[in-house]
Amino acid sequence: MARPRQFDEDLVIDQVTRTFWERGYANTSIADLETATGLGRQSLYCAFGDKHALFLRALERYAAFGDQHMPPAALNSTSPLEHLRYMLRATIDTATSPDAPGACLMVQAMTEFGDTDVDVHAKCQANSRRIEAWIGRLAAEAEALGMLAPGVAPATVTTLVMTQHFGIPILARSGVPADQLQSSVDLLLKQIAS
Amino acid sequence: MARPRQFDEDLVIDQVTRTFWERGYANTSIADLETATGLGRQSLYCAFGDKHALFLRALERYAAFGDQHMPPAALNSTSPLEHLRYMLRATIDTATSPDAPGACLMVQAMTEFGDTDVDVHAKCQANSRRIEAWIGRLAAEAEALGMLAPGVAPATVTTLVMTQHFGIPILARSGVPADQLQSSVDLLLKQIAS
DNA sequence: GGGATTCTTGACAGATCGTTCAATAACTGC
DNA sequence: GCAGTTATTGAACGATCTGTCAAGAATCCC
Repeated sequence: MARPRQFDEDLVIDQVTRTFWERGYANTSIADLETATGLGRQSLYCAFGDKHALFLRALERYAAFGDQHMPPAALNSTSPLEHLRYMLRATIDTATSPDAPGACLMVQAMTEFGDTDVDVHAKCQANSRRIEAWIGRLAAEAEALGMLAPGVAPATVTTLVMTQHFGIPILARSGVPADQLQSSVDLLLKQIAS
Repeated sequence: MARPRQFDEDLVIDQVTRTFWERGYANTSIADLETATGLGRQSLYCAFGDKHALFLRALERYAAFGDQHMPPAALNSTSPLEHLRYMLRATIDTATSPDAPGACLMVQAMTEFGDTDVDVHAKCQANSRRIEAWIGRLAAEAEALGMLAPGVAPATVTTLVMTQHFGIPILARSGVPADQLQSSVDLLLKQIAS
């Protein structure tokens, strides 16, 4: 054994994530990460690897943060549609929070990298698929419980809710107030319910 | 008078716009713009100014490109809701086109710059407000014609359609196929109509 | 055709960025 | 307390980027 680290890895990754979230990948320099974390260059490189690896860690951290708003849905508990409302409310809250760093780190990563970077692309795809699966399960439950209006397919509901989830941060960023976003979510859920 | 330009300004701006659209602002170097346009550095600087000014021109060009899918809506012509369907179809087509450079240049600019750059911010805001006004007018017309379901407010419809417009390119980028997006748009319009 | 003006070409300066190297400091296990 | 190992610090290197400078080429007006 030898000299132990003088910092908390998780805390540092939080700060790194927030910095990337604020400024994007290309606009974040190592110097920015130094000031954000209070660490020296070499400490970052030794502990996490290069900038690219650090960004992948940030994506993982961000995905985990989002997952906490998507608790495992259980039949016989809350209504599936209320689960969706809860998640979209969390999306609105995060997006319109006054100290929200930016839009959505995943959206930012997707627009900044596209599919040029295979690692980033895989992480973003995995995130989308996980959200899609979570929403899809709730939509299927809602149908099974007879809570969807006639002619409303669960798969289509899934796509609609996903569009809300990914579109809301953009609208918030362009100045649409939180209550207006909430009203639209409420209307959508009301119109697809039986 | 003196030596005239040996290139078409509009064509060059098109190529510049596409390059920024593909790679984002920070990831596009002047060298990339040189190869994309076939022009030399100095020609670009002399004709358009610096990189920042070039990006603003690209945003203007992109906004004009989007506007052509939002023809002035006239009462007594096509149904307002069909106008909205047409616009969202254009959004889907652009987003899922195999040679689509990326998501949406405006979304990219919003996520990359946030509100740090006042010029870019203003252009993105103006774009959002213009789209919002266009959709809002159609929603109001739809209500005036009694085409909205009871309890469906035009302002809320506007927000919903905007979320679709800005969210669809993200979903397309994350692999959701065009027909699935189209189904969700059709469902949404069906559920808000009377 | 000559002169003035502008476009174009190539090269370069100033700055910044990501990454690495060498040296110092700090801690553990014996 | 000592040796070994690891974190930390500071400086430096190579590459890249934006913006500019000076020289050459091409065109229009008279």
